[in-house]
Formats: sequence, C-alpha cells, structure tokens
Amino acid sequence: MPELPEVETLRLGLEKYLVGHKIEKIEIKVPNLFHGEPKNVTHAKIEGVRRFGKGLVIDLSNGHSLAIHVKLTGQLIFRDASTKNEPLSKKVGEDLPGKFTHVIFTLDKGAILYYNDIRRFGWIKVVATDDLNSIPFFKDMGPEPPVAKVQKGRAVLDFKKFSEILSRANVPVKVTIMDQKRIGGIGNIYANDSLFMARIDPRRKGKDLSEAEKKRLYDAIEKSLRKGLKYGGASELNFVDALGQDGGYQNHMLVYGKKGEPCPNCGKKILRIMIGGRGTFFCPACQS
DNA sequence: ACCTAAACCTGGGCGC
DNA sequence: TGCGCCCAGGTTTAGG
Repeated sequence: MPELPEVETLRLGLEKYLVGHKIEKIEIKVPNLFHGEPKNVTHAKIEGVRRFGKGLVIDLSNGHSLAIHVKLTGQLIFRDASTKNEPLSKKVGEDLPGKFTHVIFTLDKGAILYYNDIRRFGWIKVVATDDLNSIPFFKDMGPEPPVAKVQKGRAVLDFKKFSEILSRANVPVKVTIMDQKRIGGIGNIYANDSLFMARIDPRRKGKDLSEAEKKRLYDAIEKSLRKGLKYGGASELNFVDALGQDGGYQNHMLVYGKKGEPCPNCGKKILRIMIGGRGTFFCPACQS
C-alpha cells in the first residue's frame, strides 16, 4: 500500500500543485484524525512538501507544518478552479466531497485539497516545522534507501548500515526490512518483491544471511523501490496520486498477492504464509 | 531490550 | 438476497 514509492509519487504531485497556494480555511469532519491547532495553519502559504519514509510534511510560511501519514487508505487530492467538478477518484469519493472526505483545505485561487480515508487510520498533525521530532513516528524512523530525495538531517541507508542492521536482527528478515524504526519506507508489497528478487526466503533471520545475500537484498530493495516509483506506485487498494489518478505498479508485481500463481522465474506455485502477522508471498523453489 | 500479537477500521470477497 | 465471517495492512500499544 502506500510505501516509499507511493508516498513519493504523492509528494511530487503535491509539491507541483500546492506550493505557492495559501490555505484559507479548514473543515475538519472527523476530528479524531486531526491533531493540533487548525488556526496555526489557516492564512499561511504552502512553501514545500517533504517526505520521510512513508510520512509527508507540508511546510508553511508561518513556522508550522502539516505532518501527514496516509496509512492504508488515505488520499490527498488536489483540485483547482478548472478541475473542481471532477470526481475525486475512481476508488473513493466520487462525490464532491465524498462520504470518506474527512478534511477539506480551501486554498486561494479557487483550489481545494481533500483528505479522504476509508478506514480512518491516517493522521494529520499540526506541528512546529523545527519540531517534527515531537512526533515519535518521525523521531524514531530508521535510515531510508537512497531511491528518492532523502531529506536533510536524515540518514541514508548505505550497504554498510544495512548489513549492520541485519546482523543485529533476530527476527525474520522480512520483519526487519519492514520495521520503520530500522529502515524507513518499505512495506509489504516491496518487501515481498525485494526478497523474491534477491532469492532469499523471507523466514530467514537477518543475522544468518551471508554478506553476498545481504548485498543481493540491498540491491533488490533499491531496484524494486525504483521500479515502483517508475510506475507511479501501486494502486491495488486505494492509493491515488495528488490528482486522484491510479499508479501502475500493481500490474508489475512479482509475487505480492500472487498465491497459487506460477513463479515468474521457475513456474512453481507461489505460496502465501503469515510472517509477523502479515501475508507473505514467495517461491519455495527460488527463495532459499 | 527485544519480540509477538492484538487493536485500530471498513469495504470486499466468500460460504451458506 | 443477504447475513456473518474473515481478510487486507501501517503503526501503536499492550503484554510476554
């Protein structure tokens, strides 16, 4: 779902369309997902959009920022004066606003930013721009793979760090690479596909991998994240970009969601097991 | 300190 | 038809 490639795709669109707009009004229909003072956001100008792992930060001219996590089903959709009558997205909220539109930002020049979220797992927090670390999610995030712009002050995951992280991990390697405190940005889709690409059994413990296997996995993670970015993210659930458009990676996934289908490499059936409480797809013949 | 599993929430798919 | 059940997964939290 929204993992690094999806959130970066969203960020690119938001940066393109939001920067320069002023926020004139906020309507909060579901208070539970909005934290902080709305008054610290209104009348401010949007200056930039940053991404940290799967987290987004919209920076404002008044020293405050909107820190946002869309979790599984959150969407941020931009409409301007000429597109404001278009449906929000094919998947959620055909109406304007839709049943799942929980926050509406009215911008200047007739533009609008909608926050939709079917499952309401996501959050929007108003925070001082220089105090992002007051949010544990940002404070505790591990280094992220260098496949898109890594923000100032954030560590980049190079191979040496990656190798050290795996060497300490006494849990299945899939759990380790998905742990945002250890590595930022990888979720279930790209974890499954990266492990398949690297031909590593997701159940193995990180500390048991050889240096050569770790290198294969490091390279595979970069490759699958870049592939996700190239296709504009995966939209098999509710992900859409800043204009409400689907990504394309769901048509290029290697093993994720393919239980019972033939392995793209050897033709044997893809298995599905649970690891760390999450569905895990792999080829029992190719991944050892 | 480290690890596991449940909780959060709701649409969609399945069996009956 | 439609009801009940289970499943999906990013993060947090509670418990071992």
